[in-house]
Amino acid sequence: MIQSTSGYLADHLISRLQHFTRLSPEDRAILGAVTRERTRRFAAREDIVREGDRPQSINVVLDGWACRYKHLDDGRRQIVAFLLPGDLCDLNVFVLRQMDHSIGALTPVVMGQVTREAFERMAEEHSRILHALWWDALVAASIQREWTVSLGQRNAFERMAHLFCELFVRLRMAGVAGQESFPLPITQLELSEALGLSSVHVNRTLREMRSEDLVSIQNRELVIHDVRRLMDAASFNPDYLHVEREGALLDAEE
Amino acid sequence: MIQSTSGYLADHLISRLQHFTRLSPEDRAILGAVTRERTRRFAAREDIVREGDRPQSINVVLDGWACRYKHLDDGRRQIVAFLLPGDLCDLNVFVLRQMDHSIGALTPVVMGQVTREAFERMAEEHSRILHALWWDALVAASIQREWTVSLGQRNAFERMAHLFCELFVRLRMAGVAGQESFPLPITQLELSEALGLSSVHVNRTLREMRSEDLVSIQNRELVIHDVRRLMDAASFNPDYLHVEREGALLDAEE
DNA sequence: CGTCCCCTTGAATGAAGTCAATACGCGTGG
DNA sequence: CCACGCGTATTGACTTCATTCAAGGGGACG
Repeated sequence: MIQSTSGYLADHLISRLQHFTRLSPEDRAILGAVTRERTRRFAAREDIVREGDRPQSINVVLDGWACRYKHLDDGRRQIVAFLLPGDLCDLNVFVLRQMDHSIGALTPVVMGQVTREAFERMAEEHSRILHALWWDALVAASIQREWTVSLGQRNAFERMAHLFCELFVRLRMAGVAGQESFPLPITQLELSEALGLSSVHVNRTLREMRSEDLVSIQNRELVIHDVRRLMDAASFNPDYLHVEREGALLDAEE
Repeated sequence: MIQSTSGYLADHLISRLQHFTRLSPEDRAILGAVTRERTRRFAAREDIVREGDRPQSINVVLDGWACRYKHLDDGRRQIVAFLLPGDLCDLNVFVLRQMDHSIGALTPVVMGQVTREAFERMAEEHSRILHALWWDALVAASIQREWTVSLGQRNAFERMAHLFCELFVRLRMAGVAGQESFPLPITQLELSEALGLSSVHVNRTLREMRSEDLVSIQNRELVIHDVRRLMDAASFNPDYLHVEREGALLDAEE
């Protein structure tokens, strides 16, 4: 892990939050500054926070993909959440004594680190930002519930289709997806650990989706051949992502 | 649903929170008063909040069991969380425009209703309470992650054993469980909807656990024949429930 | 050029689901 | 008080979805 203060990264967090509320130029400047004041870089597969750690600051994914995961005794691993560019890890971790799960980098990752003090100052002075961050936290909880539904009720095909839809919407909000494709910089094994499937079955399901001309993977990008049919296959209802500003989903990328 | 102001119920919420922090007698009095100021009763199977509703207040389960659930188009249902006596539903729902899931009563339920204003006043004047409520919310999120792990990685047997361990600890915290048993006032179908299994398979798994002399169900109570072996079978690690005060789990019931 | 991942596919196995029939309780009303 | 009916629990037989095992192929990188 390398300390750093450099970098001009597109602000995915701001892009995401604006799908919920309009932020003033000042809000945006402050949020950008606070999240970049202290940044850290991680290599792919490196752990960013480990189960049992005592968290000391709030992390923001400035670039790259990370995940929350838990290991079982015998080595099985479940990825319980993807942390995408602009995602925020736990506003209130300070309350708990120790982490109940780990956070690991899936790709090279740039993390912004916000101290408790900086966060509290910003929260106090800029209620619109705080409100938007609350929205973000509640959406994260909602996503966690939807994953529970997926794992509990959907079969491999529906589950994978649903995840792709979710990633598509979330990455578009972050300003990181194309009109009908998005970067998918993870292995099939990692995908399988998120979907609760074996990697072999992920591979087969992917083949099936390709043969139905729904999606395909081309140099670490997921290409969606027919968004409508993909969403139908997953019975995807984006309400749980709470994109609440009128027309926010259609906004031009910023 | 019947309006009511009556009732002298054991305060499960306070009992739960004290496993995290000590509350002063004044804290306890206030919390008790605020959550009982307005109560509502629901029949078993009645919906308390419905997907799409705009939430207007914070609910506290004063008595009975409820659940969060989501329906799929074709009628499949996933219970994503159990709401047990003393459980609290979403401190910050006001931020979101609409509910992304429903809350339904599993048994007859008494709900306390806390208005936004009452909550904010209490939060402002009693920071220890607020802190404890944050702990509660973060534990709820942690439980949701653990369910994701269960559904993704554990087989039927482990998953059920794990759920029983979780319920046992949570109900003990609420002061509602015995030394080696707890009330389980739900049907096998409802259990199956939480575990992501068919009700037939739940029945078989239950039989298997009975034949191994781990647990049995006797008039709506789950009797644990050997707590240690049950926890082993589930590889149960209670850390994710963040019972953080020293010895809190061993406290006499209040 | 070899090694290490990762992806891909087939064949055999296994866990959980579906279908269907029966049994059990419990409350209601005759 | 008993009979009926309905929801729930139980069990067997069969099916299906997903896993495991195993082997081969491809690309990146030292």
